Formats: sequence, C-alpha cells, structure tokens
Amino acid sequence: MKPQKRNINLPVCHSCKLLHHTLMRFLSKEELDEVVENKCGHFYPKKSIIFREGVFPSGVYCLYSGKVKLFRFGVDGKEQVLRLYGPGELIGYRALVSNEPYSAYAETIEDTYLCFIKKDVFLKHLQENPKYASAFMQLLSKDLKHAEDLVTDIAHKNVRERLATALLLLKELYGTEEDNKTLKVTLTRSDIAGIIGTATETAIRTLLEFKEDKIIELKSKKIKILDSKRLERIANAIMPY
Amino acid sequence: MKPQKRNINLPVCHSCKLLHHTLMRFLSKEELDEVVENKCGHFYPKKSIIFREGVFPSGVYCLYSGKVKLFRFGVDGKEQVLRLYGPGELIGYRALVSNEPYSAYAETIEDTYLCFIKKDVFLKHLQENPKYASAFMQLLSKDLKHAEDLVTDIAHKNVRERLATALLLLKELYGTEEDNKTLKVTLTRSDIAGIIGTATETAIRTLLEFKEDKIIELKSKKIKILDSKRLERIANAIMPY
DNA sequence: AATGTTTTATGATTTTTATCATATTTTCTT
DNA sequence: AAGAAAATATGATAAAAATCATAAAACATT
Repeated sequence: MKPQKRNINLPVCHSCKLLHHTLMRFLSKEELDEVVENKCGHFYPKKSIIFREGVFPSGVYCLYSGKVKLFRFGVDGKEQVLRLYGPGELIGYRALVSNEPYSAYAETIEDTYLCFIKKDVFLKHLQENPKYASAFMQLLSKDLKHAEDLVTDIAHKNVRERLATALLLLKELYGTEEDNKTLKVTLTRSDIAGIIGTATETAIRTLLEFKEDKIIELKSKKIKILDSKRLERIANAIMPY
Repeated sequence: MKPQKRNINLPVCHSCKLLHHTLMRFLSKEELDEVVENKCGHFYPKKSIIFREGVFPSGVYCLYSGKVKLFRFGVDGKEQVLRLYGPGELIGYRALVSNEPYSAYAETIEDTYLCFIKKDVFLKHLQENPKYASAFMQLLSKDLKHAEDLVTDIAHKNVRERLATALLLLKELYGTEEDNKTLKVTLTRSDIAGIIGTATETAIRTLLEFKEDKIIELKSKKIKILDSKRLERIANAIMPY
C-alpha cells in the first residue's frame, strides 16, 4: 500500500535551520513560542495532495524539506502550474488572508516535510507585528509580480522560449548537483508541460529539440543544462538564438 | 497640440464621494489629514501615460474618475493588459511596497482625474495602522488571485472563450449604459486584443463572429451585449455553447 | 526475472491563431 | 467639409501547437 501523509516531529522553530530563510524570522521569541505551540509537523510522500481547490484553509504550511507545486486545472482539463516552492517557503497564505477557499491545488513533487501553522496564530501575528506584516506584503507583492511575469510569458512567448525560461527557473530555484549542471528536480514531461502551459507531446518534442541543439542532455528524467547562456538568449527571445 | 497632464484641485479626502470605496476608508481622520497634505490632484487626458516600466515609484495613485489600463510589452512587442482600473481604485502600489521600479505601464483609456499620494505617508500608514495594512494585504491577495486567473485563462482558454470572459469582465467592472447592455468603456480592437492576449485581427474576427451569432451588437467602438448567458457559457467552456 | 503500468517518444493530421496584404470605414485635423 | 491618418475589416497564407494513434522505453510490483 502507498505511504500516507503522517504526523512527524520537526524541530521547534527557534532551532530550525531554516528560520532565517523564512518569514518567521520577523517574529519575536515570544511570538515564535506561540507558533511552536500551534504548529505540527507532517510528512507527505511524493505526489500527495497538501490542499485542494474549494476547501477553506485553516492555516498555512511552512516547507521544511522537499518540493511542492501549486497548480490549477484549466477549462481544457489540463494542469497549469502557478508556482513552485522549496524549503523555507510558506504555502497557502493567499486564500487564508482573503478569507476564501483555496483556488488551486498544492501537491508534493518529492517526499516532503512541512509544518502546519494554525490560522489564528498566523493572522494574529500579522495583525500585531508590523515588521512581520510588512515582510508579508513584500511576499505577496513578489508573488504578484511573478504571476504577472507568467501572464506575459504565456501570452507572448512561444513554447521554445517558455521552456528555456522554465529550465532556467528550475535551475535557479532548486539548484544543481555537484556537476553544476544537472537539475536537482525530477519532473515528468507532463509536469514540465504543466509549467510551461502546453501539451505533453509538445514539451517532449521541444526538450528533444534542445537536446539536438546540444543545449541540454537528457538521461530519463534527469536534465543536464549544457548551455545556460544559450537558454537565456532563447528565454528572452534574443535573435538569432 | 495635444492636451497635457496638468495639476487640478480635487476634493480633500474627507469629503471625497469615493472615500468609502477606497482603501483610505480605513484611515483615521488624522491620518487622512496627512494624506490630504501630501497629495495632489492631476488630470490626464485619454491615452496618456501615468507611469512607465523601469521608473522608481515615488507614491501611489488614487483614481477619482476615468479608466486606466496596466500593461506590459511581451517579447513579441505586443501589449498585454494585466489589469483595468476604475474610480476608487489604487494604482502603482505593487512596485512601491517591493521597493522596485515599475514593471508595467499605466495608461488612461479615457480622460482621467486622480490623486497622487506621496510614498512616505502611504508607507507610514501601512506600518502604523494594522486595519489599513490588513485591508491592503487583502487587496494584494485579490490582485494575486486575479493574476492567477489570468494565467489559467490565457494558457487554457481559446480566443473565443477569452473574449467572452473579457466582455463579461468589462461589463462587471465598468458597467453599462441606460439600456443595461451597452458597455460603458470604449476600447479599440487592439486594446481588446491586448486584454485577451491575441493579435488584433483575431480579436476583430472573433468580435464579428459573436455579432454573427447575435451575442453582441457592434456600433463602431460601442459594444452591446445581447446575450450575457451565452457569453457565460462560452467563457466557462460549457459545451455546447 | 517477468509482468503490468506508466511515461516517453514519434509520426501523421488537424486545428487554431498569427501574419501579411490590402481595402474600406471611421475619426481626427485643419 | 475636405483631406489625412488611424482603425477596422477581410482574404489568403503560413506557422505554431494540439490532437490522435501507436510504439518503445522506463519503472514498479510481484
């Protein structure tokens, strides 16, 4: 049988190695105590759903380790990835502050540990700690800019340009292995199609095109970026590529 | 010669008819005094630029009357409209709170009056007034949701579906004339193309298709919506349309 | 190691939309 | 009101990407 989501002990925030990479670094010791009392750790195996569209949030998730994708289904029934998350990032706050049900799905793309923080504490700190609130506004702003970038890219870049953009983003976000070239994420072709907003077959073909052009190397799901500069030129539609 | 942007006296916030529709309703009388001392009214004729990509913001704009579009240029050189604004709405806060240059252009789509509020006061109130801050977070969240909706729509709806979506949005946002059917906004076909992210010719053809189908009526730039229900079905890709 | 399932790959075809060219209409300017 | 400029309309064609079908490879499970 498949492994399930389960409760797990994770470090208290004060001693969490990620504290200084998270929003929580703006909380006081006392506030952090409150968080610790109102959080609990979870383990989600690869490909498990953290939350679903339509459900009302009862808190936020803080990613400890692993990788998560936020996505929706389009009217054509295909997945569109809106955002990828890595360690230290908060997930699911948009719907919470809007007092709305989630408008997207969150799913792990590899085995993931995270903390769930209860709504009340999170909102209380947002109300009471101006520095925290201010950092949170910057986070929302950054998300908004990212979403607007995505709109412009999907509307005005072709598949080749979007794939190049996505590969560079994946390198930036999740990093590479010791060779400095092989992406640390493992995604199916259909995940990649969901990221760039295209059909799976088209994503496959474009990846193979890049391979032909010696821009990348493919070893099953592993992608090795041979020529970042070239990808940048393609991503920004600088002709000739 | 073309009329230019010019300074204009607009009501003090306390007696502004729009106060209760704006974010500023969360400010105290004293805070509102400060805003009044640090704002100034402007008139922008139709088709004038309010701000440009790349410039650092020195405040926010509060729309008094008129209509504004926020847009970017895609790598293909075509406009993509990210957001449309109407009376009572704040414009240009995203870049301000991120401490970044504008990442888009704002342009009036008709003669527009607005107030410019200086950065320092705006940020001060955001720091000091938790209710104001909280309402602002909700605004950012709403923007984020809207941008994510746009991503999904552009990636997974076809032109017909996107045009239907846009026409309904225009009706909702800017309303209709006395007949309850004719849109109050006047947009060029190329503006519409920019909103739905397509080529101008395609926007024209799809509008004419809707006219053929008796869903809308076109009288030069005026669009009359004859069958909202049908537009909704098209927008949500409910087959048969 | 064998088997079934999922993912990837590849070809052929269709559909959608962009592009280019040009005509017509509307709007603006004098 | 006339003339110029801009916007709209329309046809022909090209390009990009989706879809459908099927084969091959990779992966998971027993």
